[in-house]
Amino acid sequence: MPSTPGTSTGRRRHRVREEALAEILRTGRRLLVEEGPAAVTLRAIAREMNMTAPGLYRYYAAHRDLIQALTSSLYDELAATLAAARDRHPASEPGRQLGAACRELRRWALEHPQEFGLLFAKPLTDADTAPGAAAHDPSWRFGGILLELMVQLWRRGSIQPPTGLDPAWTVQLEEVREHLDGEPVPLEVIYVFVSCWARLYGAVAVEVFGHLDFALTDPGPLFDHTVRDILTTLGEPSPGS
Amino acid sequence: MPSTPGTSTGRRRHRVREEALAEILRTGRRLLVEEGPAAVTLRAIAREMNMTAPGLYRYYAAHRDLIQALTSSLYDELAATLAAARDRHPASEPGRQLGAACRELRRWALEHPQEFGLLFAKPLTDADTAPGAAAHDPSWRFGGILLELMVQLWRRGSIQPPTGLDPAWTVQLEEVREHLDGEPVPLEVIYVFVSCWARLYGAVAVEVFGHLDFALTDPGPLFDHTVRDILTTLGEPSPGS
DNA sequence: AGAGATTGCTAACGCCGTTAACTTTTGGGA
DNA sequence: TCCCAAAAGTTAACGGCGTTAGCAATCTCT
Repeated sequence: MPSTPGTSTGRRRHRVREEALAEILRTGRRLLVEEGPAAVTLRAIAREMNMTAPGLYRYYAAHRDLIQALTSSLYDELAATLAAARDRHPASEPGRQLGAACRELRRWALEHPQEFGLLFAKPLTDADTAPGAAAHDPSWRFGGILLELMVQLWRRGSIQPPTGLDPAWTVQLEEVREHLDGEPVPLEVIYVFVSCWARLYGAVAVEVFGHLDFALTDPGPLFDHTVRDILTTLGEPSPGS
Repeated sequence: MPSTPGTSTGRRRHRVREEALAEILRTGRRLLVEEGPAAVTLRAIAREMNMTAPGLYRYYAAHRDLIQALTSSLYDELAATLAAARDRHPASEPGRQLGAACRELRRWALEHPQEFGLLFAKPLTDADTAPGAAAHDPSWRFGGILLELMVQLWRRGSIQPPTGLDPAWTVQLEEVREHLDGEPVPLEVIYVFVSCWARLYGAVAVEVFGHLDFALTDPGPLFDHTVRDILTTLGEPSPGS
């Protein structure tokens, strides 16, 4: 067991350790960006840090854990980026805030395609993301920002909820609702949120993963149209910048 | 150089070789399905076939080529599956045909998530898919089916093309148009096609890649709604089965 | 100063893709 | 029918990978 951090020297050790952890992730990310996901290897990271691969096991129990920590930190960065974009608009205009966050998501994804791929192109990573998915899930820190904005939009907005909601959904939707603060959101509205998230994810992923390359060099206007559509669905009358 | 196929023996040799090629892909796919993409390895395939890894180099020049051949064959299977779904409806009702093809795409993706991931979760594979992308691109055999159906829909339908098309797009859109037979399709209509394809891809990918797990156990109705939306955009008044 | 935890190392194992050099099989022409 | 060249598959080996075991150094606290 490590000594409890608290004394001055103990604290310093702890900080050094955290700096090493940070340098590992920094190096791994650099390899990801410069040479692709296959290059993010224990031996390569150690080499770049003038270490040997087994030494890294003092910080991560396995290669998989290192990658997981990397994705988690990327989710944090993405969440912070989206929050910053959101805060460039007044809280009194959640529509503009959400629009800005959506566009920032696309901008970040295009600027960091490898990172986006690591986060969002995972068919069946493991069963680590159970259907319920705890609020501690790294992706939740990111997704929560969009969800909260949609809630704001609902509070002041004019979302017209769909009718005839499939009863099989209510159980899962209620679980999502529990993660939200404040007054309970109608399940129908949560359904609208999910549908909008699906559309936003698709609009970004189809572009970043190159599935529009065959047709378009600049899908920007197409994305803008999609965002306007989403905002309209959420009751925002006119598009925000 | 191999002997020119034509003699009886020559033809038989050729068929044996093609059977070996097929068995390699069959084995690779089985490994992909059963143990994930990382398990599709030359040595594992050879092991399963009672061979040694270097022997596979008689059939594929490198591991990358084998994977590429696998993805190409999967594109073919997907295209055939979509064509079959399309042909379950009369050609006089392209709306129903397209709806069936869309739903079949989702069905195939959910039934073969590993294969779908191999085909559609590739951020920056290589620059092999140039913006222009030849009609020989394996993905074109698949995408062409949806595109042709959209053209059919336009011929009889009531697509209202958008106005104010970004002039920067026309060059790329014209390239797509050249791949289509028959009378030239207006660029604005092609824009609608691309936008619908983006939405369809997103609706399938967001589900297969597990980015709706946090909320929904059965996103089927959500997907149906999206398909109806797409068909409406393409001028289909009422949803087909 | 000494005990114990922390941090890094070397050596080694089995897996991977890939190459080189070899044997074996096989098909077709003299 | 025999022979030979091409095809198909083998073993051996290289470097890189994740991972483990065991060992040395260093650092912290008493």
